[in-house]
Amino acid sequence: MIERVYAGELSPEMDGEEVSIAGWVHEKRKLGGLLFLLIRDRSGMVQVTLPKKFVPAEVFELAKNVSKESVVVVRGRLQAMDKAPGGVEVIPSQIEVLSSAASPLPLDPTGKVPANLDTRLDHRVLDLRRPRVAAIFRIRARALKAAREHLTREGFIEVHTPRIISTASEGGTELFPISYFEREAFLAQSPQLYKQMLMGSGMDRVFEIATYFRAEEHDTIWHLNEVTAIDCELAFISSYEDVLRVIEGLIRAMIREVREHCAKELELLGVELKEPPERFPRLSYEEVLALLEEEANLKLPFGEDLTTEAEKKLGELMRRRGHELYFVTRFPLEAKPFYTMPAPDNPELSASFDLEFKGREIISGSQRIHDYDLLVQRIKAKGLRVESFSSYLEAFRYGMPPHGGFGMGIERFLMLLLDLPNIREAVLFPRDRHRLEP
RNA sequence: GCCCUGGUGGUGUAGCUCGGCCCAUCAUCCAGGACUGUCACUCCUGGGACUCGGGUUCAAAUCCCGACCAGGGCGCCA
Repeated sequence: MIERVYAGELSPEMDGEEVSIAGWVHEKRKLGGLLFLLIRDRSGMVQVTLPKKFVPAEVFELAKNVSKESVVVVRGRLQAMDKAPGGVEVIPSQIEVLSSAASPLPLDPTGKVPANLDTRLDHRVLDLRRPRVAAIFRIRARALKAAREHLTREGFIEVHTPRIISTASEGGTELFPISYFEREAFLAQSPQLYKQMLMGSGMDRVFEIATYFRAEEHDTIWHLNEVTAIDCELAFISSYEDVLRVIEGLIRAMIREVREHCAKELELLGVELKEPPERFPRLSYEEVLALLEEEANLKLPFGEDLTTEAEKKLGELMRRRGHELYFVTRFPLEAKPFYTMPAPDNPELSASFDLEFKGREIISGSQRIHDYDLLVQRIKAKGLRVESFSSYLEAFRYGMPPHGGFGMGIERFLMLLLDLPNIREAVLFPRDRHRLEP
């Protein structure tokens, strides 16, 4: 490894020490006999100061001519200096250019000139050099680490199910066809059916951090064609209420971790995170319809899923009551996929739920049907072909415990958590209707 | 799938309503020069653009048509 310290590790107490720093030339300011370079690495920035009279002539020339965003290693003496940003500066004895950046840059990493999201995504590597952008992905990593640790502590086993599948897992959403040797196959739209099959295996509790592929031609700030989700499934539940408790614990663990370990990143993004309550409110679908009619003058027909307008209005009503996170439960059975358990007290309704965050759906889940005959009946009722589900159905013939679970969109969670204006901000290299590169 | 909006230097923009005063504005950027405490350094000189094709007109960045590209809303959903 090239020996170096991070900019963030330098402090005025190290005055006089010889140091090496490595990073990108963020900015360059020439004042005749005095030259400043700002060097950026993943920890932050440090100023390199070159007084013409006190540094070697060839070092001064090199620094004067190095292009912005070139990668350099700077060796020199660290000096405490009030006038320098961060209170320290490096007086170099040697500068090595490891990689010279071409010019002009397609994007300005200092952010002085704004760029459209589309331009930024076209040049995502340069975009990610902006500390504000990088902060999103540090938070993402931290939130996922917390999710893994929390679920593992709660007895969940992390699994990986196939991304290549032979047929539709749920019907509904469009699938991407791929060529699988002499056959046609598809990219998985969700791990749903495999998670359930594992409930028959005796694993009891599983989770997967899974990629979903959806071939829908949606074109919004809220949809992607490749998304990542935290998928959980747990067996021997008494009702979907057991699943809701897992979700509350998970969300709380993720937010707590980010609050505790990402203060700097949150500050860069200008976000203040509130500690979520231990229990999130539960509103049934029927209560939501009544509430919207009474308080938002919005009448929805029974039987359909909530419209985007209804969701947003509900979010506004709940915000005024002090709630950002809440469950909507007991959706009409017909609006839900075939594997959804009917409500025990009303065959029109289902044992299902969504978690809403600031007026948007980030989690969808339910208790699942574990009875073979009922499952077959529901597949037929949805107009699907029972034969396509034979390997899935087999898991229900030889002992399947009651179970339920959910899927949580990570990008959606991050978008709402950090108030990002577009879901693409929460993915390194997003895939949408038009974008396949980079 | 349906609907709406937009495309001007590398980047972000002004100009378009009401065609001519536009061999196109400003900032950043790039090149050269002056400057020893900058921190969006400052100042001087120079460089760089009307998405493409067709039409209307004496005259098109500006009006019309088409294509391509992009942004957004709805539906669907994570």
